[in-house]
Amino acid sequence: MSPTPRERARVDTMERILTSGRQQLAEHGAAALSLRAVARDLGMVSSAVYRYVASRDDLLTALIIGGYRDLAEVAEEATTGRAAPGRRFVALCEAIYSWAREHPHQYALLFGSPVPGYRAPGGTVTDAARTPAVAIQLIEEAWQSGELAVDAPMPPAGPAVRRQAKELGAALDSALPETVLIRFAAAWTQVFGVISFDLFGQFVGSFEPGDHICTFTFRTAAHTIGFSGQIPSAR
Amino acid sequence: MSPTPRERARVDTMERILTSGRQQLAEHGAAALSLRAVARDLGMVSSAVYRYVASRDDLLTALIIGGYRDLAEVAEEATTGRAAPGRRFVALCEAIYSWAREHPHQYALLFGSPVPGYRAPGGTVTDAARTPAVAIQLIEEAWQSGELAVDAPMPPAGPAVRRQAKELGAALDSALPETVLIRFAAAWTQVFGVISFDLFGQFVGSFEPGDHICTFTFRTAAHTIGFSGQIPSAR
DNA sequence: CGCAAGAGAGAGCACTGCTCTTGCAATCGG
DNA sequence: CCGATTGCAAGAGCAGTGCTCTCTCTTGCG
Repeated sequence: MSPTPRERARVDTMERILTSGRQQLAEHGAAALSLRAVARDLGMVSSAVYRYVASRDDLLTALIIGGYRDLAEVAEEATTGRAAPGRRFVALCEAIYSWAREHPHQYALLFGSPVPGYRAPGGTVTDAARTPAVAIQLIEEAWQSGELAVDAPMPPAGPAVRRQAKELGAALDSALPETVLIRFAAAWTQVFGVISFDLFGQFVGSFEPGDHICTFTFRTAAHTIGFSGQIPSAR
Repeated sequence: MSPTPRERARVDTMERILTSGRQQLAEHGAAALSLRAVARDLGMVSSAVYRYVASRDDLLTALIIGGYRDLAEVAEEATTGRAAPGRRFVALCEAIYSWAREHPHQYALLFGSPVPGYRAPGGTVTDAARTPAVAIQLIEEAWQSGELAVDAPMPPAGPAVRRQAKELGAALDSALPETVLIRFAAAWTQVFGVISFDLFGQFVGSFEPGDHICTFTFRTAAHTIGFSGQIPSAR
């Protein structure tokens, strides 16, 4: 049952390919990610890499999945502790933001324009869902302890989006009201919207540097969800 | 003073290059935009295109600027009329959303990950600023007629972001309070955040199709800004 | 031990961006 | 009006890319 040397070598080179690809991505971006460069970096010939990776896009999706895992771990780690859920939600946003600034190319790969034709939907979705799941967990905590402002004023939600929210709640096995899930979706897009704006240079000429408006927007998102009263004041 | 035939031919081929590039972009995306393909499309040899366009990135930035102009025109047209500013703001969001769905690759080029190294800052910024300027115009209208909920509860804004908002207000020659500009920034990122989420496939497995959550989020953004009471109910 | 499967090497095809040189045509100055 | 200058297009070519094919050598299993 112990792995043969060949198998060991295989997973080892596979790992080296992924590591090199990750490095290429971090340094030069997804557009410059080249299988030949990875091969050069590893001291092998380009055709040999195809024994491990079916195509360039294949490597890219592997890196995407790894990125989602990375981010999810950061998110899970950032929300440990006993602070109020609202504070932990803001901490989660800040952690995502920090990760994005430290790994801008990875972030762009995950949340920027899809690179090839479209996102590969395979195992990507489950890994991608981990990070929002952390946020929903916080909301659920706040709701169960009665800390969530469920009746905060909000625009009316149409029947279609209510149904989607209901189905999502069922799929997540969550007892949260649909309105809360809907508000969460709106707030969640806000969090990533402001991070993307900052990283992709949309704040040039206005709110620059963007970290202050990001901090404010994270609190606004928490407010939108209903974490009112627990939001830490800005530094 | 009349343009010589040579000059006419020059601007003509320049236009044809841009048109072909726009088409390439719309059909196959920015990654597949190829100067050689443009040359083939126009029946000329690739080196000849370099008489008109310095590089591939050069053509790309030209298309970016054109995209910003396109979007700005859509935005300006969508906000004509005498409806309440809040309603016109939502109409603006919907118009942006429609444009994005009709031109997903252009939208990705403008608001997705920056393609080459970084966004060319030259004349891009002024064109990019036109669309948010439309929104700010609406806010100003609402404010001047006292329709804006200036005292709506909001998270505290730190001194840094207040200063940025003050400078932005001065640059825009706007009399709006800083808090309103800050709230606008947070709401604006929300609008583009939800559109990007939808177009880039982040709603797969949750709020799919995304148009309903987009509609709701646009209203939430309007609510965040302070257009309360004027927001049209969902269909 | 022998033979099939795995792994790397190399050549090669079609494509890309971009540069350089060459030849032709239009424009302008005298 | 004619020669010189300038602008434009074409072609070849370089370096790089993704990907496929064949060939060779090693590994490991029966």
